[in-house]
Amino acid sequence: MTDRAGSSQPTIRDVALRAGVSRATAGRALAGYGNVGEELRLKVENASQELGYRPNDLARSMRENRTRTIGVVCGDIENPFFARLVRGISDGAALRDVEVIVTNTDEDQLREQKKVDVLLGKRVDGLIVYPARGNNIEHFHRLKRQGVPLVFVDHSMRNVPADAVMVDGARAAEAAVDYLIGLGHESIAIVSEASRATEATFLADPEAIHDLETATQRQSGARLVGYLRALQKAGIPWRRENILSSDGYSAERAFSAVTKRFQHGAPSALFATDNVMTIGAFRGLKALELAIPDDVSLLGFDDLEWTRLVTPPLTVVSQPVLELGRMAAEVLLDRIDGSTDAFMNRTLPTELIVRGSTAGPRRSATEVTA
Amino acid sequence: MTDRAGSSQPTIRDVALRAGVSRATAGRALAGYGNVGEELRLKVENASQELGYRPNDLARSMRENRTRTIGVVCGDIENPFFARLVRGISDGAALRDVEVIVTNTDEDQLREQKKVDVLLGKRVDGLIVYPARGNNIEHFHRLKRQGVPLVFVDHSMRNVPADAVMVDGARAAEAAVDYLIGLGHESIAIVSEASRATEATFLADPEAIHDLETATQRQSGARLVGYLRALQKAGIPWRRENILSSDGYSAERAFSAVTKRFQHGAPSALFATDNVMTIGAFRGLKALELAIPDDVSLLGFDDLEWTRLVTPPLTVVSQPVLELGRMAAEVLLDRIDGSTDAFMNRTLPTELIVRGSTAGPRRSATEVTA
DNA sequence: TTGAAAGCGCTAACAG
DNA sequence: CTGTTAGCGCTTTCAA
Repeated sequence: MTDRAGSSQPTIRDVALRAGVSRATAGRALAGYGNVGEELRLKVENASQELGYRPNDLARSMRENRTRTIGVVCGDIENPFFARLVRGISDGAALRDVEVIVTNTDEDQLREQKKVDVLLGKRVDGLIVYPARGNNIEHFHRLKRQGVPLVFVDHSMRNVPADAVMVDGARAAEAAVDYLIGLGHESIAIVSEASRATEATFLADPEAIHDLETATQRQSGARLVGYLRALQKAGIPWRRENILSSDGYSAERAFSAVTKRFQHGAPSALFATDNVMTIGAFRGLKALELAIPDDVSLLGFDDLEWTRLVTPPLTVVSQPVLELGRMAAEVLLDRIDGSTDAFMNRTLPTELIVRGSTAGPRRSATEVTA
Repeated sequence: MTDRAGSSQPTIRDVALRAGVSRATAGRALAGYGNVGEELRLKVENASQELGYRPNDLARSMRENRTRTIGVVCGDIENPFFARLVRGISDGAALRDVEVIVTNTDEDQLREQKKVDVLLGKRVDGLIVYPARGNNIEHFHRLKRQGVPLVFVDHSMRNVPADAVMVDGARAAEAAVDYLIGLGHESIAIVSEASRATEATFLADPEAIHDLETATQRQSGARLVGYLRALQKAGIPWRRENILSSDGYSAERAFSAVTKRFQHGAPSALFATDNVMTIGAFRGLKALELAIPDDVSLLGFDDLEWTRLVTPPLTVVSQPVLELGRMAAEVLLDRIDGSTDAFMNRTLPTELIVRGSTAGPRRSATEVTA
């Protein structure tokens, strides 16, 4: 036995030795490039089998300057939105024999920068990033400078030229609120994660809706814009107290915002702008012992299974999350393979799924401001 | 400018050139090994900054024979159980500066083998595997032979010496069913993913509960055993029609199994053995328009948020899933760092969380077998 | 303290 | 068709 120490994995050298050929021949036989005589090829294959040889992708990657691995920087894999997104990305990558390294930022931009760095060190072939809130884009520019393809998902980043795959949040929200208005609602509250900053911008100059829209690429902002647009179209004045900001991203915060709101009168409908906000809003209404949709309608976001399990089942905006992930992977891999098309925002359609949590307002919107 | 072509990422050579030192010195200065004069060190650091240099981990990995990356082979990251598990693993790995490659098997052993191979090719430092159903363990043995640490999670694999981190499913199920029996239930159905094979083994020799327990390491099997144990203790004979097998892993299948069961009389309580089965069971009861817990009690598995959102909120067995993941990572990283302790099954405690979906049977279990 | 050179495992260019 | 050799970027002897 001329095999090496045992604990380590066999290399092509070991295979070559055992087959009695040169490393080059062994390589050719196994990786299938160049020509090898049938006899030797067989010998090599046997040796490889016997040793349980697997080519070392590190070495290969180093030569070929590609790792067949992409990095995903998401908020929190535990959030069903990201879980599904990552599944989509995984599937898209698997189709092209590419693996996926997943990292979480918990929506913190500092962590995001670090993760991007780490993945760069690992020489991933490209990155799919759900960008955290923040203004720092230096790390993205570094990526571009070094020629590492980058695809944003769910929303894009101002001033970073890159592809993006997302949903038209403004349009989705607008359609949702249109629907509520069509039902007869006039006092509609939005529960969103929009930051204080976005909110402030808007409150300072409410007429500048369109500007606001371009100012923020975030879904929370876009969805707020859609909400406002729908109201505006219908000639319903927006009201400050109907813009509920969770001010921090958690169902708990959304819950607080909702229950607090109802201490000062009651909107007849609630529109929640993502799955976490929807949980908070739903729990809020339950805690207040309000009947859905009799006392208040609830329109949620993301067609997760639980929204069909609760009573009543929720009317929601459904996003094609798996598809979002798959497409992000596809776009990224095309870039990696050298596509030079102009950068593009790909927008996937959402769908309003009407179930039991929305109905016309029962009382004629008697809002009492205590 | 002596920098290289631009599109590629800078190497230590580029840094060295720009700083006017040798590659070795640049390396020493940056990675902090060996000694470098203060002056040169500064020069090198500047050059590195200017170029946006990141050491190439592939090269480093090749030298050091470790990648600081582990592989996770899970069923389906979209399943909240796995999403949370992977989050736990990620957190555990992050604590020790290790990244995670995630792959899905969809519970298919062929895919599992392939994924293990791929990860081996990438030279991950170790693997955390949620083993798919099946008897093939060759790929695991190959891992062991090549000295790649392996930790099983959620259940272990017979005949594969390796660490495992899991929950005592039999005990958890036993406690759950104990509780139902304590409430006065006598006709308790279990909704599980236990395979036809397990079921057959058991049905062929129902007395061999203990053998069955050791025969299968799967949670579904273990939970079935716990269920049977509880019945036995209480002197309640098990009944074939109360063992509902989803025969395929999906909420849809569980749903069918449940609704079919109620065509031939009605058990007074249902025990579902994981989160997917719980969804199917819950939907089944709703479709049958049975009142929970008045007509039938439901005891689910996994304390996911939705179980608190539905009406009534579900009594569940809660598993420390995040902790499971964290510990799996820890155990694996200890192995990677050379721990030579005997292999061990670590068992984390579950907790029965009583909420509104369980109560004593209303009618005195008048089961009518049509 | 610094530099030169070898080597991790692979592939590719070049000889034979 | 097969073998020799060089080199991917890094770390680590070994000399100077």
